[in-house]
Amino acid sequence: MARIGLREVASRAGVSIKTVSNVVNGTGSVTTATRERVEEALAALDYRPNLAARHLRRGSSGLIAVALPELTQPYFAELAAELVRAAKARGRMVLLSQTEGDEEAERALLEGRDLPVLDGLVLSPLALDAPALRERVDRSPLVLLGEHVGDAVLDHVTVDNCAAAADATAHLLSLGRRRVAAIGAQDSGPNETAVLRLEGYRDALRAAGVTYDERLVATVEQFHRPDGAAAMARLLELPEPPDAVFCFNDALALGALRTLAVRGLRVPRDVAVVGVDDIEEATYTTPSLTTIAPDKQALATAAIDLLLRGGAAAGLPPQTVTVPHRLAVRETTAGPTPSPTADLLPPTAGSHPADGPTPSPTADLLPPTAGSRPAPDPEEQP
Amino acid sequence: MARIGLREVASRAGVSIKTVSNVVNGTGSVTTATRERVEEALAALDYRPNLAARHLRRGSSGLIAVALPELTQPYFAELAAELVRAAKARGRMVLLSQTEGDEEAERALLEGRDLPVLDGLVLSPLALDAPALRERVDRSPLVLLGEHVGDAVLDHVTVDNCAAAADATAHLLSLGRRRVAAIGAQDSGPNETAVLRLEGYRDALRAAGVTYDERLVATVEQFHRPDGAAAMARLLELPEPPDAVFCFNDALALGALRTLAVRGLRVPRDVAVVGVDDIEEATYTTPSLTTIAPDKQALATAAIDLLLRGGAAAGLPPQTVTVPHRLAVRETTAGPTPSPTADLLPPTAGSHPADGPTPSPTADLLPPTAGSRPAPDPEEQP
DNA sequence: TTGAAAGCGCTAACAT
DNA sequence: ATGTTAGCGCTTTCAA
Repeated sequence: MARIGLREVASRAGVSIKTVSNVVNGTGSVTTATRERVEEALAALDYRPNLAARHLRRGSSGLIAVALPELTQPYFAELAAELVRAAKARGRMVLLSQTEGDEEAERALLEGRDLPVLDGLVLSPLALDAPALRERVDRSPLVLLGEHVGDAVLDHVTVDNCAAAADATAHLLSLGRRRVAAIGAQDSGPNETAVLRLEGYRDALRAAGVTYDERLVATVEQFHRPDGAAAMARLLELPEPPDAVFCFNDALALGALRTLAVRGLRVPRDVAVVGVDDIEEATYTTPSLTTIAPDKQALATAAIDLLLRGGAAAGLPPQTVTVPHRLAVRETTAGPTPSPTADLLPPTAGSHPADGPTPSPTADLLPPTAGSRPAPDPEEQP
Repeated sequence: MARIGLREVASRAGVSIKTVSNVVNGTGSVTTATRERVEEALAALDYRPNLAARHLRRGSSGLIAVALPELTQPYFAELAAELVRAAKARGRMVLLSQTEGDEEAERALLEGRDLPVLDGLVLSPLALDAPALRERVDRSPLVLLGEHVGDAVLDHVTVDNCAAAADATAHLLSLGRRRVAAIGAQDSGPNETAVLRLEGYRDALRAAGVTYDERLVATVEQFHRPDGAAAMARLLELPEPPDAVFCFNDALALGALRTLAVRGLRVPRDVAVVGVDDIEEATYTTPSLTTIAPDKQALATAAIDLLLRGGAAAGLPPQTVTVPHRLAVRETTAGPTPSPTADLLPPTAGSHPADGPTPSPTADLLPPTAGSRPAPDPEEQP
C-alpha cells in the first residue's frame, strides 16, 4: 500500500493537485461542489500530508525545541509539562532535550546543530553564560528561561528571584526567627539565580535589621536533595545553629527536612523551612513545605508566546517577561507538626484554596484534594 | 545573509554538489585532498544541512515520538529522562507529547495525525485498550510501554507487574503483618496494570495462607497522591484497620504516608508501607519508602532498541521485553522511625549501596549521597 | 476558480 | 573519484 499523496487524491477527485492543496490548507477559493468532492477523496484515501515536504517548502516546521537541564528535577518536569501544553495550544509540537548541564550540549542546541528545522528554541541555560548566549548564530527565535542579569539583549522570561528570596526570608523573620540560614549559594558557575536569591536573602535581613552572618550561608554544588541534606547537617554543627532556613529551591529544602527529621529536630518548632519552586511534592511532605510558588503556567505561556512572536529574528526588541510568584505558606513555617489531634486532614473534601499573589498565612495547609484540579487520568504502566 | 546550501559550499570548494554531500555524509569516496578543501568550505560557510530536505528525501527523520500520560508524575518524568537519553545515544531526538489520558490524543498519535515524519512512536497508553491499539493504521514502528495481557500482537516492554506486586506483598507478610491492605485497584478503564498488581497481591496472600479480605482493597480513581491519601483514610476507618499497605505506585504510597503521619500513626511500627516505581522522592521522604524498583534505564533502552529494530513495519514478529525489578527496602518497612539517636545520616559520606536484584533488608536505608551517581549539574532557573 | 510548472535542499541513480 | 540528473511531496508563482 503506497503512500497517499496529493497526486492520488487529486486524480481520484478529478481535480488538480493545487485544488487539493487549497482544500487541505484552506487557502485560495474553492467551489463548495469541488471542495466536497475533494474532501470525500481525502477521507476515502485517508490522506495525511507529508510534513517533511511541507516544511521543506514552507521553511517552518511547527516544532519548538525545549531544552532543560534535567527532567528528573520535578521543577523542570512540571515546567516541561506546561510548555508542552502551551505549545500544543498554539499548534506546535515540542522537541525535548536534556542538556544535563553539559556546555557542549547547550552550545549545539544554540547553533541548531543536528536539529530539524525549528520554529524556535526555549532554553534553560546552565553551563552557558551571557556572553556565550549572545554569540548565538542561528536565527530561529530563542527564549531563555530564568533571570539573566544585565542581559537585555535576549528574550527571556523569569520570576523576580531577588524579590522571591526576600519574600521567603521576610516570612521567616516575621515568625520571630533571628538566626535565618540560607542554603543554595554557589561558589562558581554562571548561576545568576543563586546570586539573585542570595541577594534577596540579604536584602530581607537588612530590611529587618538583622545582621548578616556569613556562617549561616551554606554553599552547594547542585540544587539537589543530597546537597540540601548535607548543607543542613553542616549548619546544625554550628555553635549557634539556625532556627530557620531559606533554601534556594524545594529540592534543597526537602533534603534539609530529611536531615532535620533524622536528627530529631521538630519543624517548624525548632527550625522553620522555606523553599522555592512549589513542586507538587512540597504539598505532600510531612510537614508540608512552605515555598515560593512561581506561576509556572504563566511562565510557559509567556515563553511560547514570546517565541512565536518571532523575537530578534523578526526584528523585535528583546523582551523580558517577569511572571508573578506568591508565598505558599504550609506546615514548615506555620502549621502544627503532625499530631494525633490533627484532623486538618484527611484530604478528602473541600477544595484547594486559590490564594492570590499576596501571602495568606492560613492558606495551603492542606494538600489539594483529588478533585481540585482538572487533572487527567494518568495511571501507571511501568 | 542567505541560507547556506550544498550549492554554495560546492561552488566555493570548486567541486560538485554530490561531492559535498558525500563528505557531509561520509558516503562514496573522496580524495583526501578534495575532502579537505570541502571541509574547509563547509567550516568557512558554517554549513548546516536542512534536515527537512534530508528527511523528505530519505523518508526518515531521526525523530522518535514519546507519548506519556503526564510529565508531572515523577515516574513518567524519570522514564522520559531515560528515553531521551537512550534516544540520544542512538542519534535520535525525542518529540514529546503528553496524552493526559485523553483517548482522542492517543488515537491522533497512533494515526500519526499532525506529526512530522517519525522513525517511531513509544506510547504509554492509558485510555486506549488492546483492540484499539491493534487497529493502528500508521506503519511507523510502535512500542508500547506497560503490560498488556493477551496482546502478543504489538511490541511492548514492561516489568512483570504480577510478580512485582507479589514480591511487595510477600515482603510485608514476611514482616509478620497479617492485615495487609492494597491501594490502587480500579473499577473501570482498561488499566491492565492495576489488574495485574491486584493479582500479584492476591497471589502472595494465597502463598502465605492469608485469607483475602475484600475490605482491605481500596479502589482509586487515579494513581495520584490525593487518591492514596483518601484511600488510606478510608482503610483506617475499618473496624480492624490494616497493619500494612501495598500501594500500586509510589505516588499512592506517598499520599498514604501523609495521611498516616497526620493521624499520628507510626510507620512502620503501626503500619508498614510499600510502593512501586522507586521514584527519586521515595528515598527522601521521612520515613523513606520501601518500593519495587523497576529498571527504568533498561526499560528505556529496550523500548528505543525495539523501535529502531523496525518492528512489524520491518516484518518482524512482535516482541515482549520484560525488564527486571528489585525490592528496595527502606524505612517504611524496616528502618527505625527517625529518632534523635539516629546518626544513620547525615547523608554526607559513603556511597549508595548497589543492591542486586535480590531483596537485601539492610540496604537502601540511606539516601544516595551527592556523589553516588554520575549526575550532571542541574541547578535552578525559574 | 482552477491548472501547470517551478523549485524548496537534499540524496540516489546513473554517468563519466 | 567526481559530476549530472531526477525526483522526494509539497506550496507557490503565474496563466488560463
